[in-house]
Amino acid sequence: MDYNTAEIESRWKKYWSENNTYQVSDDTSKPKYYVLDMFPYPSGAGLHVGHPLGYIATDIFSRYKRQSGFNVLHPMGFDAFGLPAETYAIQTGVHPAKSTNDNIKKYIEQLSNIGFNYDWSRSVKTCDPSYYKWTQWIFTQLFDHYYDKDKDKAVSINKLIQKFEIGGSFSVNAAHALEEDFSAEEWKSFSDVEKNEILMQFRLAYQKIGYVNWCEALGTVLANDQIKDGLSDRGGHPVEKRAMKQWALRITAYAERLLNGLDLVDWSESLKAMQRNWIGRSEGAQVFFNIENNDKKIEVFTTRPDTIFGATYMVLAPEHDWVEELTTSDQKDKIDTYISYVNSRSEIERMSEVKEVTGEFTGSYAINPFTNERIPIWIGEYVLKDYGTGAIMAVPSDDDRDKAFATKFELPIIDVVDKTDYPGASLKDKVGKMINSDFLNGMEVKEAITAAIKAIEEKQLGAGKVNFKMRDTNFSRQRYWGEPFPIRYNEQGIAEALTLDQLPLMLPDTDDFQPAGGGKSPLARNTEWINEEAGYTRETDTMPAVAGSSWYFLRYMDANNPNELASKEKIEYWDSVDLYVGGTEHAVSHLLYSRLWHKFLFDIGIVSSREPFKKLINQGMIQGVIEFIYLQKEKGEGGQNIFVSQEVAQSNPDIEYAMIPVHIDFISSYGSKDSYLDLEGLKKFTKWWPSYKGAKFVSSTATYTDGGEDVDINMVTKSEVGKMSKRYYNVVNPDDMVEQYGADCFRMYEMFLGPIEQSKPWDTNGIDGVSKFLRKFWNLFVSENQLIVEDGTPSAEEMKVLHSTIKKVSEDIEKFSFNTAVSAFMVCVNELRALKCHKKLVLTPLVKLLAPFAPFLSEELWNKLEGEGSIHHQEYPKFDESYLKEDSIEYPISINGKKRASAMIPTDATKDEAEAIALGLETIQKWIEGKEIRKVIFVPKRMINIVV
RNA sequence: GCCCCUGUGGCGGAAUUGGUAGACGCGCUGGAUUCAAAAUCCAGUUCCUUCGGGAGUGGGGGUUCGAUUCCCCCCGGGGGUACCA
Repeated sequence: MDYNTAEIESRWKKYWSENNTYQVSDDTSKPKYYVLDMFPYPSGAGLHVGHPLGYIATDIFSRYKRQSGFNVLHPMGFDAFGLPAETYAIQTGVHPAKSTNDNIKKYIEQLSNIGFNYDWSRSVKTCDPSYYKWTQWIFTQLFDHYYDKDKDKAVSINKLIQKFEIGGSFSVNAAHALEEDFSAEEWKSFSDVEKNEILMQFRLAYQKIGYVNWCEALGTVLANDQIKDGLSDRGGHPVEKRAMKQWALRITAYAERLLNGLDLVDWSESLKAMQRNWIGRSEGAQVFFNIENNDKKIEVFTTRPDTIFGATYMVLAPEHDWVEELTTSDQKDKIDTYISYVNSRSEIERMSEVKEVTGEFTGSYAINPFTNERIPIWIGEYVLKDYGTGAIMAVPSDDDRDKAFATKFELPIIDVVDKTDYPGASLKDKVGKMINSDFLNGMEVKEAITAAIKAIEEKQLGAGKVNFKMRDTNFSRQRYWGEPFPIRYNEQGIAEALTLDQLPLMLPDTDDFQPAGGGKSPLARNTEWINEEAGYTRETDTMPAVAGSSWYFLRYMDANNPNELASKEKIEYWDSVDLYVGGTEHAVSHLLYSRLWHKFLFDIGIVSSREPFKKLINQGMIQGVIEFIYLQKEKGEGGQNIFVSQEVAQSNPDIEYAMIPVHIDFISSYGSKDSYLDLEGLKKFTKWWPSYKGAKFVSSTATYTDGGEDVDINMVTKSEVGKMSKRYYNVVNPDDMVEQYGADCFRMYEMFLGPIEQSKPWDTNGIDGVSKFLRKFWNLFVSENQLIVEDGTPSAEEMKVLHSTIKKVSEDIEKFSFNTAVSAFMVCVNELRALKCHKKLVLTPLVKLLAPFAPFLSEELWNKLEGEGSIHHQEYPKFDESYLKEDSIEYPISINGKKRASAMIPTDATKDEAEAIALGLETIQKWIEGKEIRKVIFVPKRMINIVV
């Protein structure tokens, strides 16, 4: 009866699965609790030790909640559509469905090895037709709804058509992109194609021609967050802007609700800040400027309407629609030259040369509506086409960029804000007194903003307006491995949504995953599929991965329902996610889209909660240490590769080196600052990477040539903390850890590493401590193959140890402080060992207490104690305050805040009694000798401080 | 630049509403056991010290009887975001 992890784990894994120990019922008599992990993308590399960090935390928490009497839903599934599987298919010919399913199998096995309590009967995978049927259905609903601003919710598009028939577009207050209004009569006169185009400007899922980030190498459109520094995040390929017809979701219609909803949820401030930042609400005014000799009016958005008297020129984005019209004949050449210059510049250049000011004068003038001065209209790169209206009123006295522009092109500058009362304030700070501004003069900026908006509205020049930074991001991907859009086009090219009985629209099978060219997905070549029904063609783009992950948490509630995305009753019961744990990498896209879909499903009556995730914890990343060796760029004689150790490289700063990542298995003292490759490591390295055969290795003390004579050499490597990734050969696999130490140890060690939110590099330095703890725990029950648990009444001291542990552990779980909970278990075991306590009445509650942390060990011990059923259905112990009471407490006694002595003082002592004991102490007497006691502070159960 | 987080022994990290700084673990030192090693057990481990004590939670200042905790300024590390009008 030794503590044999492998044997115990395989036994109970089998038992749990055969007895459906973790199957969740929809037992509505119990209070529900929904604990969710962000489901993983099943990548070919498998799980690494970083993934389980959050999963272990939710596993502990869900087990704790179940034992505490809740009906707990804790499911797991797979975000199974996505680019990596398709890239892999192009490279190897293996169908994404096959590689994805293989990977999922591997993931499930790895997850089960760690002992997670998922109910696999509720699992989902986004690439399963029975799942994406509902992803497609939600999309059709988005397509069939528009956003009614009066009702502040999504409303059926049929209602919109009725309104158009009665009052044209004038009768509608909706989120839209319509350019010109129309009457009821005009509506009736429009052709079907025209009507459809207008409705597209209102639908929540709609098509638009937009500039997209096209990546030729990947053959697809990328989202903004898939691009880093102008290159694709994956692969680092160049990305260009290209005009394409794309599906988009009108997320901007929900901007205000997405922003306000953040006040309802218990998320970290930093995460909320990220979403607020992304939504980017700013208050200001929309103002129309008349153009000289033209009927058009330029619309601008400004957050500083107070500075309008200082607006001495205007700037349009170079891509603004009116640039051509506003350019006068004598400026045409210059404008054309400038525009072609702008077009020639890559995204990277534009971003890296932000400081440089460029622009050109169109030749036209606008009129400042407050000063009635003619002001020149320029175009300039610093004004962006897709923010605001793509045009600005420039106030060079109060904006850094306008100022730089005006200075360079010698445009007039009028000071309108006097900041002499605010010495440290920068130009953009909204403080100061208005000057040179007529009726605003003398007002403080904040006051002036309100007054200016009022004046703008009275003069009918515009209105106060709220602007959002957030854009409607596009929803089309030119890929195979995604959900097909449930859309078909009729002979006139009008898009129609498929009806529920036509869903799911299956992704056709193929063995050719190459993009079709011309920005089309591989589906575009499948003519049979495209033209499935006479007179109709199918949409060939597919949805982005974010589609399937936007609502998966609802499907878990009723995962196998063929008739609905989930039944009404089950959605009512499970309501929304009580606890959601996942990484920050999804802070914006996934969490924002999920919230959007949820709010939309709320509007159409599918869900009844306003926010999908009540509490959210961002687990930190477990990073890897990347070990590099320096390769001299210049090769030696005969093309010999020369590697040098860290100190040699650092003492030769003139020589250029390439950093070659080394597999961490070859490294000695891995993870420490002075990790190195010894002779054996070097031999493994050259064997593993044959192109470095015969290489020379130089350290500060020795030189070794591969294949030559053995030398005593230590090559110090460069260690960097970074991502754990296949590419850096630094992936640590949880399977190895589980095999070596056992799943319980692995779980508790990951929790013991530190706070769950914190990122930290993986190291196994402390794992022995946890392993020792588990063995000590086991030895409280078992010794020399005998169960040594005794009957008998525990002493007061033993009960105190038990109950203080129950208290500490429960409180720590409630506040997600798992590292301190593990530490409390260690303290407890140390104390019980010191007391030589083996009493059943102490140990039985302790097994239940440990069960969420170490499910295998505790199940085994529960079985040995002849407990009934599974430990994981036993009630969690509750602490009893009466065992924690003490007659007297050791008080620290300080003189002037500095601790000088301590004394046992009865718990119920009054201030005077305590003071008398403290002052009577010999050590204290010595300190206060010859000094006057000014004051004595007594904090019950805490401390005594004597002020002299 | 702006926003958010963060800074405590050799290391990972503890410290309720401000109340004994360094819990717990690793590592290290000494000892026991052993032919020896591993494992295990016991003791010690913030730094300085003339052994009285002194200093100490990134640095400087402040509030307080008392500050890792609250306030102000500065420095370092991490993340997000950006010609956003």
